Amino acid sequence: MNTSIDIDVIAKGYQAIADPTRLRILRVLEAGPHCVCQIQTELHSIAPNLLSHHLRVLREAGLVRAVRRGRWIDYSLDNPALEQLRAAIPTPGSSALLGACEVL
Amino acid sequence: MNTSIDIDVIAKGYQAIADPTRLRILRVLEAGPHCVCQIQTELHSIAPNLLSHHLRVLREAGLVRAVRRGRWIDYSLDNPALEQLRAAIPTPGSSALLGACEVL
DNA sequence: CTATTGAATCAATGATTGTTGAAGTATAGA
DNA sequence: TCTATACTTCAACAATCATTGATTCAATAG
Repeated sequence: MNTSIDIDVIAKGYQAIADPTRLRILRVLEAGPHCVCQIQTELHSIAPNLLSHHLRVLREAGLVRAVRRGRWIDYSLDNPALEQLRAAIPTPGSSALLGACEVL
Repeated sequence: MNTSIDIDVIAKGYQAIADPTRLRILRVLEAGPHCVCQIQTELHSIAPNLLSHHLRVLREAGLVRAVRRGRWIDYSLDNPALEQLRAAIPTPGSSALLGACEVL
């Protein structure tokens, strides 16, 4: 269930959201799809190429989707991927190894 | 509520769990407190100093707590901190700016 | 006190990553 | 076609990070 491959993918996901700029991008997208220029406006003067870089990181981690609409490209959240990240954050008692450990 | 300082702290938290080794450590701790040598056994031959380094990262991010017990040091999860990270993962509709945006 | 065990720290390395500036692609309008 | 707009990609730099080996610290046992 919790394979090693799983862990690598999940870690990549956390790495993608482990950046203030990218977190701000995601929070903008919480309100719905936005094109890049709208995101840029919300982020208050970030360089277009830098924004594009961060969007690519989020895209390659599968956390956002991009759809071209004329001259613009709309970005939106990928809920299943984000939900998976939320579910993968460790919680006491959620282990699959319960009963096999002697702590003390 | 969602200040810039907030975002930096949250980002640090995600950065701490954005590593396969540290995710494995946290999953070991899901079953309850473990001393470093127990964690080392579970992680299958990780260098002690490297393990110590990763534990420090988790400790400084506030995700785990360390308590000395004789010669051993027990590590355990810090639930509130992890819960905060879980709650901070973006979800559509959770924005505080609803109603102010025109998308499309 | 000395030796041993459990764990942290220090210094140095190679690899990633965030950021920047310049150049490149794609769509739309004149 | 020519120009402007909306984004992306490329190349290069500085900063950060994971890993390693050696040293150091803390607590117990003899």
